[in-house]
Amino acid sequence: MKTPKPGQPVRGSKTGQPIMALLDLLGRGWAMGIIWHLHNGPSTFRGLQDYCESISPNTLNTRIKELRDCNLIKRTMEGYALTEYGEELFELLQPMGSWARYKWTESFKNDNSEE
Amino acid sequence: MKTPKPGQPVRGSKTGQPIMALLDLLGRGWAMGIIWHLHNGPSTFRGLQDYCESISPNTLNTRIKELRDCNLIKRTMEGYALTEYGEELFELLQPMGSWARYKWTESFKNDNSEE
DNA sequence: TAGTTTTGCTATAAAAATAATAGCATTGTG
DNA sequence: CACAATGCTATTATTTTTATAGCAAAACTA
Repeated sequence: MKTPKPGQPVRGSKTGQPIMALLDLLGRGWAMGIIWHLHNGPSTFRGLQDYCESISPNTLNTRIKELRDCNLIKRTMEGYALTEYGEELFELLQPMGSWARYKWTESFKNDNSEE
Repeated sequence: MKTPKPGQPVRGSKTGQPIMALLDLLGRGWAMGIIWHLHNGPSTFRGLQDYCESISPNTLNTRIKELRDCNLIKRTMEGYALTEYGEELFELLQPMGSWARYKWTESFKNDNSEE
């Protein structure tokens, strides 16, 4: 799949509106998970693989390439790590953590369709 | 694919950590795009289809089911619309719009690998 | 009230993405 | 030098997603 970048056609926007490029990028399997994990510090390829539990090396590799091409992660001597842009994006993602935990979860209470 | 809910096994977390369930849910094609679009007001099935440009009705339909099961969107007489939880989530997503536009896009300047 | 649209969606088949698994070349270590 | 860890590639099987057609029900319209 083509790496979505602002200004170029992406899913949801033929003109490549930046937000649409970003949503396209982050809307791919594991992309946000990788960013989330890397905030805890650099991680090796295999470290990421373990973290993601069921990701295949192919997918991890393409995801890494995309995120690198989009300036969100980079290689360091300690493994893959967030770039300054990646850190900024994480800051925007972070609030979703407590929202999910404290608010969203509540919405499932007295919800019988547990399956 | 099974709808990811907090407390149940999801991609990235066997115990169903809420944030992981959320990232799993939002990390599926078009999920965030649908939420983003619905913030402009209710939209019909076909309206969403047009907005997403290249989504197939099958995918749109499963995505809608998932988002409804997760209490983020609902059906109204004017079409599909965000729930109060959906609105809350949108508020968290919104800052990504300007970040993408004003900061992320900058990171691509003097980047010759335009392809 | 008999057409015509619009809407929400299903069916089917093809294409694309992802997973599962094995394994290899390189680097570092004892 | 043996040995383990790392960053992948290759291959095949599964799962998702697209693409396209089309239908039944509801909502106009003449």
